[in-house]
Amino acid sequence: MGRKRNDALVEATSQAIKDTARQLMAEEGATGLSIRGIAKVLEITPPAIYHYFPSLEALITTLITENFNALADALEAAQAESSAATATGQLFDVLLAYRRWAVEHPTDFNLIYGTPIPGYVAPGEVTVPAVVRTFITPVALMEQALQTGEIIPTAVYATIPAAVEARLNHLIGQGGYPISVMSMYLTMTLWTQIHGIIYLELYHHLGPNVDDVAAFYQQQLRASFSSLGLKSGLI
Amino acid sequence: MGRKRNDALVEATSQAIKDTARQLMAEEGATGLSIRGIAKVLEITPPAIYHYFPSLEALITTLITENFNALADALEAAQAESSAATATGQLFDVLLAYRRWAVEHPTDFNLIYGTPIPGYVAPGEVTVPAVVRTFITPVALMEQALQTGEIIPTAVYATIPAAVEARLNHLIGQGGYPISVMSMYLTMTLWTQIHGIIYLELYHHLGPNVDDVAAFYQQQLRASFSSLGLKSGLI
DNA sequence: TGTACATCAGTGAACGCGCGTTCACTGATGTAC
DNA sequence: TGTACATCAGTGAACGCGCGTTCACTGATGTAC
Repeated sequence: MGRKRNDALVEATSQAIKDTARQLMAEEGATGLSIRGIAKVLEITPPAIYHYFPSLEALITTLITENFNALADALEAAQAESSAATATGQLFDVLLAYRRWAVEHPTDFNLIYGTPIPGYVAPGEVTVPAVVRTFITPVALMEQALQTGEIIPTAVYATIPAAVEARLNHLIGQGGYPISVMSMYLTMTLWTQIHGIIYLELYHHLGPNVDDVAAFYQQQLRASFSSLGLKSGLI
Repeated sequence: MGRKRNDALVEATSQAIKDTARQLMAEEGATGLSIRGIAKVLEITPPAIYHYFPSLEALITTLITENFNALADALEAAQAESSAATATGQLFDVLLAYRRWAVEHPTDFNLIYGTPIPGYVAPGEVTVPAVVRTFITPVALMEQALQTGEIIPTAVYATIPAAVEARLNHLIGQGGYPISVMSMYLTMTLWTQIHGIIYLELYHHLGPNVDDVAAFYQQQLRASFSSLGLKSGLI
């Protein structure tokens, strides 16, 4: 008895709300996002949005989760499409894709890695699994590179600071993946180094100094690999 | 005729406004800053603030300039106080101070290097000279390290991407300092690498993974120096 | 020492604006009989 | 095929809030004579 929910329509409107939210964040920054702003663009009254999301916070959480997953998808796709024969070659392509995704989706990257939105706290149980996904691809490739001997850790990286090693071991235990501490540690190293360039580029501090950021990034990445202990001539 | 301006009082109130602004930004994020918020804390009416700053934008610009200068001061102090005998040793201490300043003044760092505030555009003629100051100390030390042969660029860094080199040469020409492209390039490399760690730490993405960020930072810094071409045993 | 008065720091009210969220509601829709 | 009606998507008004900025103003201050 009575009307059924039109799931397709609900899905479509829900998507329209998220799309508009992303568009507004691109124009005005993460803080520029508002229920009323979205409503105005969609030519709908603000309360209507509460049929799709219980609050502004819930909408933001959804966007964050989707962004982490989109980044993880991009990394997986990069590995799948990589023409490299070696694990390090594939890892190189994956990390190029990491920056590319950030540059092509600056607002989305900013939402997940940028200045926290005041008053908003991400619920860990929802977002953490999505974050983990973005790590799996590079860590697995690093593990492979260590096993095949493509990378043999240099002296500077051979010993991991005690507190750091303990923490990484704890994380590995939680994840349940058969990953060595060393591959976790080396991936974390690459991860921090690429974020330096990506953050500075996105916030307009690097481009003016370096002009061709893509070229700079590639060279820095090569240097990072080599400094970790990559056998020469592999990339 | 008439009353004279009480400069000391104006200066004191002006300082109180800036202090309160920083405090509010620390509590609510850069977007949480407001004229009315400051007025409330100082138990003053909002219009009173317009006696000291012509607009909210002007206040922000002042804070940004002061932050860059504070960072530059911290770096100069670190060099002055460094007990290291070599240029690379001093540079190491300066870069430790860089992170320390960021960690001790997260809000101030965020204001100058974080997500741009929507709608606010920094006037270059005021802020650029302050930014340049933060570069001078490390670049000069790198130049020295190259001249003394403490650092001899490794193969990966020996050739600078064409577009990057052109841009750096342009910057050197503008600055008027007798600096080689290579020292500019290597400093830029260190600069991006330390920012990766600093950004991630400040936005709470690194601590949970690495626990002892200070130790991680030190080791990464050593590795970076070594990868640039530091003669062994110098740090 | 006394007094007029220009100037200063700051007030109080108002402007028009946007915000998240609540509430009682309406009209279209599509199902069940 | 026709009709009653439960449910759905969405409306319109209102709540209390905070914002930057403007304006005409006041009362204290300290200088000049």
